[in-house]
Amino acid sequence: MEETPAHLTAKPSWLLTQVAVHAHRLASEGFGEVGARGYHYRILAALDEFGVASQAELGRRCNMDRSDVVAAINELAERDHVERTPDPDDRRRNRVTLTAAGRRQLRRMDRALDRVQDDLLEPLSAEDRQALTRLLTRLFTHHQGD
Amino acid sequence: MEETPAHLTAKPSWLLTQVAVHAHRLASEGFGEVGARGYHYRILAALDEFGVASQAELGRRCNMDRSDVVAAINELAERDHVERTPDPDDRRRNRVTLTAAGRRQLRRMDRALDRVQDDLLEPLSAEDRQALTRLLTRLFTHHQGD
DNA sequence: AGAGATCGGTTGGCGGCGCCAACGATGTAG
DNA sequence: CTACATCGTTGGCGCCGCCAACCGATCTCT
Repeated sequence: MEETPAHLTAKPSWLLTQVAVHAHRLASEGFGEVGARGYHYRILAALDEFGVASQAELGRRCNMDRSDVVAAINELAERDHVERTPDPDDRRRNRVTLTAAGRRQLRRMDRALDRVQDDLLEPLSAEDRQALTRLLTRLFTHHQGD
Repeated sequence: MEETPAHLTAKPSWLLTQVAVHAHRLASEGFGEVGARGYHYRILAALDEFGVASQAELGRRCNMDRSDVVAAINELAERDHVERTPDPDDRRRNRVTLTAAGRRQLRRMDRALDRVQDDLLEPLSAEDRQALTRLLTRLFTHHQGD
């Protein structure tokens, strides 16, 4: 394997994005096995955790654009993982509900994702994994809301 | 700002990809200011560091698909940042050369990228930055060549 | 020397993700 | 009542990663 330029490997942003690419590849494989993708997981997780929500709210929680929420919910509704009904209290909104099948799918995706963590972090000790998570969390929360 | 599901924030792969998204956004802004994108930087950096190379070699070094190398080099050649000439020793290959203008462009992108690191890692102390880089490097090298 | 595998460049296409502009319907504040 | 904001939806764009196919050149094996 040819060497990677030090110009690149010296930049944290490069390391970050490259490792993220790998994480994304692993996650996509796991999700693909159950016929889903990342956007579906985010929405199912948000619904499971906070209950019924409007699409706009889901977008804000999951860091997704409104238009992408529409597409994802179309796909989830097609598979009966989610139900979309008009909100009687505010006729602009849709009420999005998690179904039993959706909850089962979420469980499946969660298990797949747990395997991904193990694969991804394999070379790190438990303390190192914790340290990494701590550092990333600091960066994540700091840059929330840009 | 609505809360993000703990399902997500608990997974290192999620934190990683989200922070990477932010890093990517910052880098894109910086690159955009000089009319370039990530693929251009990778190739210029590889040429600067290892000298003349074939497109296939650049692809291997920079973790890029051969077809994407073609497109990036088309764009770089258009801007005279790179020169593409047939290799007399192996008529399948192209010899890709960094021009003076290309080297200047690389300098500009390097400066932009340095500012990105500062912005991205702002909440971390010098030791924390070092620790993060060390951990990411371990993950990066471990997953090299999948 | 010749047949077959491999390599390099090119074209064309696809999917995931992030994002933006615009529209119409609805809601809210003045 | 008017102005403004919000919500869902449609349609489009860019970046990045990747794949299949093709053709010419090169290498390998016999």
